Amino acid sequence: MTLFSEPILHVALPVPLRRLFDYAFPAGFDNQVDEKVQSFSAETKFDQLVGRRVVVPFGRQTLIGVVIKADHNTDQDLSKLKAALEILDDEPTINPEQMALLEWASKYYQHPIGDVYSAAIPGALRTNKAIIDLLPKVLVKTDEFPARKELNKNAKQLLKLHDLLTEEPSTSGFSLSRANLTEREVPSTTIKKFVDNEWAQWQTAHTSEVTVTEQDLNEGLQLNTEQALAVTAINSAEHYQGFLLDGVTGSGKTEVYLQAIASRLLKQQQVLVCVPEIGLTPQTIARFQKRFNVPIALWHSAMTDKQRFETWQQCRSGTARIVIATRSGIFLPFKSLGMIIIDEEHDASFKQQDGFRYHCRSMALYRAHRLNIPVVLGSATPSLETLQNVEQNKFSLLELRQRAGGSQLPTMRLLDLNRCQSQAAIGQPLLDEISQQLKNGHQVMLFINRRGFAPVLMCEECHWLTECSRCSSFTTFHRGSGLLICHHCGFQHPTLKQCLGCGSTRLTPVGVGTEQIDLQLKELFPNVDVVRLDRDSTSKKGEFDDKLNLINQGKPMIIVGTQMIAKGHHFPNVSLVGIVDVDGALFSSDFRAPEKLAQLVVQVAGRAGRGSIKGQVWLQTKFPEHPVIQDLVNNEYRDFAKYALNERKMLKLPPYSHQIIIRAESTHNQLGHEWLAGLAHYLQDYEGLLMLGPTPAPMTRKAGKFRHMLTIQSESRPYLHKLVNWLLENLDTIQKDNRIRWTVDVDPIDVS
DNA sequence: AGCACGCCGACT
DNA sequence: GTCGGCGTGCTC
Repeated sequence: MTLFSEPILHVALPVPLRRLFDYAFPAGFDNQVDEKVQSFSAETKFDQLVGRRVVVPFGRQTLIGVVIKADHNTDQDLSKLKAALEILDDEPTINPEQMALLEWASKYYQHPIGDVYSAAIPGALRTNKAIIDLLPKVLVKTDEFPARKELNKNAKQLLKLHDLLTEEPSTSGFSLSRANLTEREVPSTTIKKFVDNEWAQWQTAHTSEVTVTEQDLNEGLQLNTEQALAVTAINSAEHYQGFLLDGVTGSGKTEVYLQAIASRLLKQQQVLVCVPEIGLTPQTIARFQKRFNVPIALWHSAMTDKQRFETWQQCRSGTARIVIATRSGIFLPFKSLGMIIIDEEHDASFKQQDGFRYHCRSMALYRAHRLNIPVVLGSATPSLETLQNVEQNKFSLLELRQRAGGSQLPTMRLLDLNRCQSQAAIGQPLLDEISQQLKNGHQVMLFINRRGFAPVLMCEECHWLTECSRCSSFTTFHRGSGLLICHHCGFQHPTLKQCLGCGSTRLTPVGVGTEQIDLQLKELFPNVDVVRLDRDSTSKKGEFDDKLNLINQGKPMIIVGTQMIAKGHHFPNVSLVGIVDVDGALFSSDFRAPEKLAQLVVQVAGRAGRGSIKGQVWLQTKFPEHPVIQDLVNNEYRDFAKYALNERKMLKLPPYSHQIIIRAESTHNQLGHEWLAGLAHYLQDYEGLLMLGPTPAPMTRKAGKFRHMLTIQSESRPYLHKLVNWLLENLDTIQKDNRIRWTVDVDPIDVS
């Protein structure tokens, strides 16, 4: 037995462990493998194994992993080495370009390699099913296919299938999949007869690359000068280049995307369009389909494993020319990717907030750089990170300042809550304006960033507050359901009649939430509909759509909601938008809160009064002089951004510094804190590193576990990464403690 | 992450 | 007497 016939497989497994696992070659592999591999020399044969899925024994379970490397070496005791059970597929599941992306991501995000690989494997392939068995089958003629006249001329169904098979595939362009045959009402007995007689057989449908011609592209809209300049700039990028397409609402960003896409399609390249979770609406898809007569595939979480497998396959074979995807689409295997677009690039949903905490935008930049293709980030309210990249000339700025169709910006109004009476947390002048707008037959939209009736119930005698028995947070009072709900861990119990501190029955709601405002507005405006849109009121199936339909009828009404209504919906009859509480964002512990507020304000301003109505946006505040408020009311987003960037620069906050959070979870109260303090101690003497914490996480106790976090900050990213990388690689020698579960968050966005 | 082993409280 | 709680350890 020669050595080369038994390589050692280094396998990435879907477990949160920061290493590969080595396996011996599966017995009888040569019988399973395709001829192509057999004909290669030893070294090439090893390479052919890379990227393939393998079934391996792991402890007491059987897992599907991916071969990262095949060679003769292992650090493992040969006696402990187990053999892989099977090598799936006669081709790699992960291609070399993806492997480079995943390896980079694993290092950059300090996340276990197997978990990272998992993100790139569609659900359908996380089982031990072979790719070939999952591919759709089509019915095709065999050599035994009879002439038509040989069939009984009364056998209608047989003749019908005969005709279909005769047409196929040259003339009709459709394939005779089982679904298509069912649709054409071909009985299964008829199909069986053809198969049994060997007149026809089921064959795997190998999707092939699609060629795009001018005829496949429908004519675009007339571009204005700015749009034309943007399209020209993007189209002339033959290498890696980052673009920020900074376009105010209604400036025609999408048209720029479409024309840039058209140009890539004609170069026979594929285009990936990443959109926020909320952005993948039927209207968006329809706009692409109307314009391009090419296969467009979708990728998002609401799809079934089967649908996602299909997109994955079409992407890989080159059938799909455009893929519209949410964040995890960045892992798809493309045959000839020519451009990546990140629409609404500032949107927080591009960052995964649990497990493998990657940012789709960062991954897109790396991938585009490596593929040497352009990447376009589009937004009306770019993230400060992206604006800094523009400032440092890493991205080219493409501005769209003109609004199409003459729609005008709404009037911004500041309401000083110090100087007026208020009801239902709404100042009297705003209440008056609401009445006026309703009288004029328009709709009013109010934003409150808090769900529930009130954030908390307070005892009027001893000032005790209702708190969650599992977390360190307060429970939100929901009057409709009579429940106290912890919005952090989801724990809920019936509302209290008595204070648990002193027994008093005088429990009062403190603060406002959507539910409370909803109720109070119903009392204040008994003659109009008040519709509430948030996660609580729209959890039932169809309820959300029903409410949208009601709003879209355009009758005068008040719409109360969280950010949920700011994105992706267009309500033509809304003339007045009120942001009930902007102060929370000004004094938040999250330094990104003002940025998020500014983005929200611009977003809702784009919603108020489109069409013929001149809209108004009201901001309620107790701090009217605050520079952020002043910029939002009097100036534009870019003025706010300039102010905010300058402030971040002075405070050495991101993007002028870089952060990595290490979170520790344990069942013992102080253990996580001590453990993190130990890490901080190791790093504290390094110059240019700043240790923030360890602090209890905003939710110290979540579902029975204690959580703490340590933020490590540095102005030099390479330095920060180098040190944290070293720290994590040597954790076992520094301070091993199996009672601690820890995770890393590189470039954190949400500090919760 | 799973999964099992192991040692302490309330049950047929 | 055991069922099962979750604390701890291990996975090539």
